[in-house]
Amino acid sequence: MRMSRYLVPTLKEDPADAVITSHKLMIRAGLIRKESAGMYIYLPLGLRVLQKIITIIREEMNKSGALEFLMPELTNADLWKESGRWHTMGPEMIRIKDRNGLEYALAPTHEEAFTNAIRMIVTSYRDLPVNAYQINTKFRDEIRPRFGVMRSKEFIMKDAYSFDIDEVGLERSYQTMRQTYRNIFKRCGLETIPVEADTGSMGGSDSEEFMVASEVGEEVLLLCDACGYKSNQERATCQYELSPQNENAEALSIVDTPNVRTIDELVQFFGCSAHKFLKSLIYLADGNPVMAVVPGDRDINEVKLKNALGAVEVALAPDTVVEEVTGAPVGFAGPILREGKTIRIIFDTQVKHIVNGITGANEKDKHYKGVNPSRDFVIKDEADITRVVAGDKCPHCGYPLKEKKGIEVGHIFKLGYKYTKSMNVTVLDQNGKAITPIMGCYGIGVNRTMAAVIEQHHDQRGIIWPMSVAPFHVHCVSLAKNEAEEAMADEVYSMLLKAGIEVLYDDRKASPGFKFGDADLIGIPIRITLGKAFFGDSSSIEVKLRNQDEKVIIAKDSIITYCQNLIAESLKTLES
RNA sequence: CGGGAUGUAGCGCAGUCCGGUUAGCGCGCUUCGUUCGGGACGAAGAGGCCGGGAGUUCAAAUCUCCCCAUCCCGACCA
Repeated sequence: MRMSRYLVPTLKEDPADAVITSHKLMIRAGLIRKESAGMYIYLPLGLRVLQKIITIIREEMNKSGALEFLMPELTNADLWKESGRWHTMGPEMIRIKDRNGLEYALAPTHEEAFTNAIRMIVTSYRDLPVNAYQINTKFRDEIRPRFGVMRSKEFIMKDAYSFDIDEVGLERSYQTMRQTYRNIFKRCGLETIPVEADTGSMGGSDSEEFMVASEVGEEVLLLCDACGYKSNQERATCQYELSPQNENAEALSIVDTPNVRTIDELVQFFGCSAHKFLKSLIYLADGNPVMAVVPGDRDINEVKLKNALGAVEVALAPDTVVEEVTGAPVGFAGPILREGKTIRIIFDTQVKHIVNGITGANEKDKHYKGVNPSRDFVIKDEADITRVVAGDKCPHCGYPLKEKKGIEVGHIFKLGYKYTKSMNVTVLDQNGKAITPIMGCYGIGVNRTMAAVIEQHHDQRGIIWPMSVAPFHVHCVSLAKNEAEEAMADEVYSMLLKAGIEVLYDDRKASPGFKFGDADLIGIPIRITLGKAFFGDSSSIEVKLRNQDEKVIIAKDSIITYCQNLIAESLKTLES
């Protein structure tokens, strides 16, 4: 492609509204432009990268035996009502009506659509297993679109749904995808950390997320250097035992604690350590008030809490609700309820070990001390609901865990029967008996993968594309000063084209520094320069790799094979 | 949803507090000339309903009110 005929609007300055590197570089290198918040235009150069990633995904998915579909974006409300998600998806799902008042959703995900498709087509156990996928747009009305294409309202996802006759089959499909995902990200030049994960609103059991370590990641990972345990914080567990407390149980008593509310203030006031307190928070779980109680030195993990309660959504209750259910202002809640008050209470599994604890008395400016579980209140509901943080002990080996931030680029998990049951999918087994298939679900954020590659591969000057996803393989910079030299450069460009090499040819009338600057910014892996030496004797062509400083001189007759070898070698490295 | 910040030429910004000729600067863009292996120089140009609306005033980019958009932070306190 001749740059003089292409549109690559590079910028010297960072755009004012970009804060993370990949976002800045994508705009500066002329890959994307913002259309409005959370919506981006892919320019020709950016689209090529997106298509390279899509091709890798498609090749690897096909290799795994998955079948490509294309589903409607406009999905009938009836499908969502059948699964029950029309009501549970919330405002994240964009809903619209047609002229007749029929309701639709712009698909935020396609479980229902694929389940329905398979239900229409598949009738026998002989048709299974099937892993059906598509590479298509998703719409999500995000609370806050952020960081360019990293979190946007409209994005491209590869989503796959496997259907098996039983759990053994599902395990096989799941493992195939585990390997396929590793292959895909490796080929994209991405180093990912697979972690244990929560299954989220899709529902399900086994689950693995593919994370790209990055300071700008929105997920927190907990990693064990000793045994290799890796988990999303949402799901992470740890060895946490309150040390045995050899104390005799004291009598329960009430203490005046004027304006002492937070754990820090309580620690000051009582002069004892934080784990003595029974931190009691009031949540609304799907609208119903629930009290969650954890040791004072721990925070609550709302995802674990939500799962333990079997709720769709949990959020801290507003002050008015707290006052209503506890009978006291915020800051004085505790599991020893006042006469006449009832509320569901869920305890962290460590709470029962607290001896002579302290907790709110459900009365303004009063706390209980000498609190002893079982004696002073009954523990009915119990679950691990605390948040694991750096320094906590690995659940497997006890070694201190460390924290890292990560960008989630892919997620695979076992869905189970949630959709096949609610949507009534059956096939006949060998005995002619109807059985319900079991599902798995596998997603990759394509645009986010592109941004993550840049986060992982750049320097001060710009992007450094891995060969596999680079918009072009070779960037040919011509420094021709007259028509004769232009003709010589054109000839090299034609040679490269004829050899089938993807080449971006900078034939613009601009200064060398300007062209080199653009080449570094755009980040195509191989740069060949046609300069003084070449125009002098026509045999020496300078070759420089974007990820190295050294330059080599190659004779014109061997430039094709030289480039072809470089390309083949680096593609091979990424595939192995 | 709450808090904060910002909207002035394609991009990055100054000017706004303290109202007053024709609204500036850098980059980019157009034309000509010279340069040209690390973002060249000169000359001449084009390009603005100062986010929108309503008000105050002789006079508004500038003051007041309302709206809209964009970006950041928080959705963590018992």
